[in-house]
Amino acid sequence: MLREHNLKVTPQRLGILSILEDTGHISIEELFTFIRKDFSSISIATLYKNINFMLEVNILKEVKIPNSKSKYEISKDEHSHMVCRKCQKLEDITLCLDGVIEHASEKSGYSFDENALVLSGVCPQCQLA
Amino acid sequence: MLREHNLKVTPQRLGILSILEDTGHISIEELFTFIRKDFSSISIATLYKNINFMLEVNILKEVKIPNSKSKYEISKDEHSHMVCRKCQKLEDITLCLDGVIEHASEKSGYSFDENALVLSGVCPQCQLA
DNA sequence: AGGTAAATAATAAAAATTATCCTTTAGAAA
DNA sequence: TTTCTAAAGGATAATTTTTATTATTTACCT
Ligand SMILES: [Mn+2]
Ligand SMILES: [Mn+2]
Ligand SMILES: [Zn+2]
Ligand SMILES: [Zn+2]
Repeated sequence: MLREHNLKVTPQRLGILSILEDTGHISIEELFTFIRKDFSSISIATLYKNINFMLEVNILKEVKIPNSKSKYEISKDEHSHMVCRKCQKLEDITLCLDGVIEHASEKSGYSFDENALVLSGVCPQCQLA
Repeated sequence: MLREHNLKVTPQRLGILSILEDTGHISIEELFTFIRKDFSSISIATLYKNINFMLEVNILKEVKIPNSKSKYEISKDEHSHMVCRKCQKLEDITLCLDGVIEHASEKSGYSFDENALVLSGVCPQCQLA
């Protein structure tokens, strides 16, 4: 992935990507905490720079979540997100939005090529309590 | 609105709300620029505090937009947003998401009570150029 | 009109992000 | 392999964004 976008393959970058693979979605500060276990002297600037690079070339995606900090994920097929207001967990869900987007396009005249949907509620586990 | 939530009605707050009424959606920095025309000595801290107060009591809503800063709006009926990547304009659109949300709920077990959808693309005006 | 809790302004502090600059290194070329 | 160099990392400063503190002012209740 890195090579495809002319980014050098450094241990730090591999470490960042590895954590992203494991966690799925993670905030900057969490990521910094994790990465320091493997690279105790990594600079926070290095982390920010790399996140930004990878966002620019679309290796990563930022997920903006209502009432909390952004999380980052490795780009994959288009999908939406669900966030639990009790336990804060963030999960993927694949939905077909074609109909609504088509409708929105007709109604507004916009031509859309991206969408970001975050559904907020309570996850199954937290509903029990 | 303010009184309903036990917030004192101050000229500064009225000014902020008036700008929000006029602009529809606005970022913090834009809002600060505007409000200073009417209240040249207003403190940025006052602005942040008031925005946060009004968010807490749901007088305002924050709209998180991919690749740009959040904008704020006066709460109104549930609706989605469209952002033009050429001219950056942000517009409302009312869509029926009941179907997809119902489907998401069944598929995941979540119970949802809020959604945030932002569609990105090119607005009709910018398509001409 | 007077009293008081809440709001404002000014400012400091904290948190988040970016810039600078020197050192190190990945990867290409010899 | 070794050498070379642009790119990347680390340390740290600087900016930017947001929140906290505190003294002063004010909305609003009595
Ligand atoms: Mn995801
Ligand atoms: Mn809106
Ligand atoms: Zn939960
Ligand atoms: Zn446009």
